Amino acid sequence: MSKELPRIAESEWRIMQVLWEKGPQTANEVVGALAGEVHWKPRTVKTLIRRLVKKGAVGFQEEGLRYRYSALVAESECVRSETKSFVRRVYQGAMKPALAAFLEHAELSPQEIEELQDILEQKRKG
Amino acid sequence: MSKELPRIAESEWRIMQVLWEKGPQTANEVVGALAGEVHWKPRTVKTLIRRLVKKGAVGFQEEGLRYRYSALVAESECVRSETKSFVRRVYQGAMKPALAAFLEHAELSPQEIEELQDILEQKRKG
DNA sequence: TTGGCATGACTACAATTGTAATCAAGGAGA
DNA sequence: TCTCCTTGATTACAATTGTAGTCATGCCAA
Repeated sequence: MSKELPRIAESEWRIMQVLWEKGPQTANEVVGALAGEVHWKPRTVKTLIRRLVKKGAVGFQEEGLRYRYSALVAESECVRSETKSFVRRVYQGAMKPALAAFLEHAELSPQEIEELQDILEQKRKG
Repeated sequence: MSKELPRIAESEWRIMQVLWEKGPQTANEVVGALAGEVHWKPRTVKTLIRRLVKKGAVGFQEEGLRYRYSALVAESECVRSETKSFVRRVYQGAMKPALAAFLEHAELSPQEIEELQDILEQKRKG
């Protein structure tokens, strides 16, 4: 099942994140979940949802008169793909310099730093 | 000097990278530098350069009839800003999970892993 | 039963992006 | 000198994106 990931635009990510996090939602629930985080009018949210449906990133079931929308693409897939394209664009595909730059500028707690060190240690042994 | 970074589109990044890497270039030199890497017609490259000039990301000096273009914004600034916006969009600003995901999926040589470990170690001692 | 509200469908509209083609003017070669 | 080539300037044009408004229709409340 080599599903083509649809291209998800910046504002559409907000919608997807709600659906990934909370599971199937009505349009209104999505509007509610985003209230306070963004300024968008409910109309705008509906439009974004509709576009995602058209792109195949989101599906829906009828539920009475309303629809209940749910993500059709996996979060992990989208994140991976977006990350890859970002690294290609900004770092010309060179993962290590990208990571080095990230690590240097990131604000991390000592705890977090240790977790990352563990990951690297695993990788080195792996 | 809090210069507003102009938003650099995906294909425009290729142009900027040439200018950052090679310094001031004529349009034709940019075309040459990109030949083989991308499919673009010279016209397309010129258009992209012009847009970058309009955005204020690129400047030029007249040189006879031709122009010699150069980057007006620093690579490090652009990379940082783009990275931040990426992390915000895809990881909702959470740097550590972003990094963890990156590290886990990255293909890194043992050498590179060690370099990253050093960076983290420096940071931890910070 | 009837009017209004909620929701999905359709429409809007400018800015940005990808990908060029055409136009105009100066320099180089015939 | 006249023509062609090169290069910047202007124009093109559809797709995507951000940000909504209008239309049609079915349920709920009065």
